[in-house]
Amino acid sequence: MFSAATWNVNSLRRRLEALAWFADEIAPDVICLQETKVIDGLFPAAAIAAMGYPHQVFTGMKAYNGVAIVSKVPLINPEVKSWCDRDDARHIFAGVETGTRLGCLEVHNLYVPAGGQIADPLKNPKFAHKLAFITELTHWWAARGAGAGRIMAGDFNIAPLAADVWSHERLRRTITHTEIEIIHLDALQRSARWIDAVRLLRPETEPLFTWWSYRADDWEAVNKGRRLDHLWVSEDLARAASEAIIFKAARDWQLPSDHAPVIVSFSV
DNA sequence: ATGGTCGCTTGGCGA
Repeated sequence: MFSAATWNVNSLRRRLEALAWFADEIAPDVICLQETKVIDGLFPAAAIAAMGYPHQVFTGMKAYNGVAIVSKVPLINPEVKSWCDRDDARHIFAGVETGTRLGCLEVHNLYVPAGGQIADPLKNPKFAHKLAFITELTHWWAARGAGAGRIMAGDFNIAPLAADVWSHERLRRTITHTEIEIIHLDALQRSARWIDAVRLLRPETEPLFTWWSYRADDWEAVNKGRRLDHLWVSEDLARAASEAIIFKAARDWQLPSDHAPVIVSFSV
């Protein structure tokens, strides 16, 4: 088995203990982390190496955003991408030497802008930025074309399917579930023939959430969640994908992130 | 329509 995970930790330093628990309980081979909220000079490299993840690539900034890939197996040729002319630490990718028949994978880790509150790009620059970010990324992937051995994971901040939100009717005008966002995400998915590994392995009608607001009194009982975190794969990896887990238990740990990790396993 | 809670940083923004 080879496994890959994505987790928006909402501050890596605040979530170090939780990451250690995750490393103990699930131990994915490679983990994509978003919202690390730490500058590179303060990245907790030694602590994460001690969890079994000595291979690390990251790009961070003060207080906001930040993405990292940490791995049990070697990472090569890391690159940081900037979209919409902003160096805001939302996209990093690297080669992952799996040491299996899967070979060296290209793993992309994304933190798509959340987009603010008002679902109108003319009135809300944050929403315009979100759509432009996805459009630029789509053009880049279309130019690169479809390929093998690829993973694109992260907090995409869009829940595309009706079963990706607690109420399709109540949220269809709410950012993360608007039609225009879903159209943008669909275009991104088509740009390089990405396959949503989680929905490949689960029925499209099964409610699946990866995020629950901090503001709910009892997040699990109320269960007003959304599936914002995704792990997409190229067709060859889709054929090898064997299991998808949303690790809800992490949402109940002490000092939880508001996002749960998503893990996909591949037969090797 | 509003507020509810976090994290970073110490006032207020972003989510």
